[in-house]
Amino acid sequence: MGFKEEITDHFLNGHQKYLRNISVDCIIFGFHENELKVLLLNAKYAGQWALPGGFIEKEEHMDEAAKRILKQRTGLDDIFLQQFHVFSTPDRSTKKINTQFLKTSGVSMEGSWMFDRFISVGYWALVDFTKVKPVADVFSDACEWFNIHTIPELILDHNDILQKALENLRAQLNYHPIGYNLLPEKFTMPELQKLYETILDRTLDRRNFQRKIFGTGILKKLEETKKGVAHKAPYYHKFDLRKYQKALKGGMGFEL
Amino acid sequence: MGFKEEITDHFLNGHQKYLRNISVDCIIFGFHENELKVLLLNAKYAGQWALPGGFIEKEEHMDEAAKRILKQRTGLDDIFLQQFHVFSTPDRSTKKINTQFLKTSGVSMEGSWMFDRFISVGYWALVDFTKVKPVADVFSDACEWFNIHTIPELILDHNDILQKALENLRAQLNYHPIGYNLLPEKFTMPELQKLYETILDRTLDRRNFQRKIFGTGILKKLEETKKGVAHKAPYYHKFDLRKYQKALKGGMGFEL
DNA sequence: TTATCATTGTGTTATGAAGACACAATGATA
DNA sequence: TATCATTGTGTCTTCATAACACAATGATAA
Repeated sequence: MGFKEEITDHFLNGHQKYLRNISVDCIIFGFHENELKVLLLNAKYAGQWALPGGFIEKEEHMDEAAKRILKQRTGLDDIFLQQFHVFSTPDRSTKKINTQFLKTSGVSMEGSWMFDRFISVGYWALVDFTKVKPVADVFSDACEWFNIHTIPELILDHNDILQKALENLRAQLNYHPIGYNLLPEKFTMPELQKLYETILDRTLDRRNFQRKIFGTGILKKLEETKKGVAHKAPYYHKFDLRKYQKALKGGMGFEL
Repeated sequence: MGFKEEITDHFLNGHQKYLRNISVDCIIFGFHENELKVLLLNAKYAGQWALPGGFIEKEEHMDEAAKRILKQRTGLDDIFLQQFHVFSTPDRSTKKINTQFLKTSGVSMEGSWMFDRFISVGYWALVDFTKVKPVADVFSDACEWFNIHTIPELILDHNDILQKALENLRAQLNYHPIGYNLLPEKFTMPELQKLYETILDRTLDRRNFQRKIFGTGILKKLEETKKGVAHKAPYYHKFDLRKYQKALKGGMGFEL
């Protein structure tokens, strides 16, 4: 099936495969070079960036739909994800930009389920940046990481969704294994601290941070030090997942 | 329009008025006689109790839909409500019980949008028990308060939804004006403490509780004492909403 | 009229967590 | 070999929380 046929089929018959009026949007967080990043798609139809998203199959759990979408964009299974909010303003419709997209694709069409209003469920996901291979979808030209502080204007209400996702991530910081999912297996203490500082958007005292983290017992210090760095080489650490999970049960107490 | 016609119209044409595949369920919390209570409907179609719920109109914000549903059940405007989770297991369909309901109502029908799978968005609401006049809907015989500790078996996954609502209410306790919305304008300190104890499901020290609450400055002590009680009469208090809102910004710090 | 008693109202102390802060150790680079 | 940015660690102070006891109140019972 060629591109044009694929598009046409999706617009004409997609509603037989997917639930109507409801979609999923994903905020995929990664951490790289001491910066919090988000994976965005460049939407052909709008010439604008957008959050990766998709629809829920008729017999599919919504969480599974989110997982499927994430797998398609990142190549990863077993992604940590969290439903966080539903976005439902009545004007959430891509009719205008979809019509434009179809026109430029040389497809003409009267009505389509894709022109309807969509209520969207937001999920945020935490991934190991180094393991992701970004893949664009059929509606997009590009799939790239953006620093959380330099996000361009996105389609529809996607900037709002992203903002809300970030707020929710902050609020959930003490109750989910954020570090475990965002960092590679081995990492240094300064890296972990920088992760917390970036998400909380404030600085933390190095000594108090270390004392608190070690106090929870969630870290194992390795003998190995980081190589190829100027100045004193920091030790690598890894998570003791068992103790991490346990500590999270009661909340870990990093205040906003 | 008679009952039978109303039902038939809803099943045949409701999808022209409402979004498909998506519904709203509400957990309406009230506090009375030192007990946390929830408003439930007795579903004619199942002979079982259920959460009040409804659908979203084509051009309606989902929050508005929830407000409309709440107004219909309680008679109240300006209800404090909070979206908390989306429930999306693929087997969320009332086809079976709806078919049974139609049969006993003497209506026969082949297909209907109401037989489809529904993804449901959960909202919890806080109301002043004394102001609510429970009203059943067209599918129900009764609308009554239940003590949170003696909830019967509900239809579908409504027990799970209720459980999750309660968990979320607990987690949000320090960030929303729970007391302000659940208690009448004037209330005593022991009543407020009991509210917190009920929601948190644990006892609190009377002296520490009072010190902490007064420390936030959210209460104004009135000169009036409660009448007609045995033993020492407690003073009434009311909230200083301005300071309450302010205090909530940073969280109020009642730990679970 | 007086005593009883459950309940409200309040103050002190002890404990532990969090915040502020300084200096020695390391190891690549100059 | 000296420099220097960065890592690694300990102490003191401050504040919030938890534990705890006794006096005041006022309806009820004797």
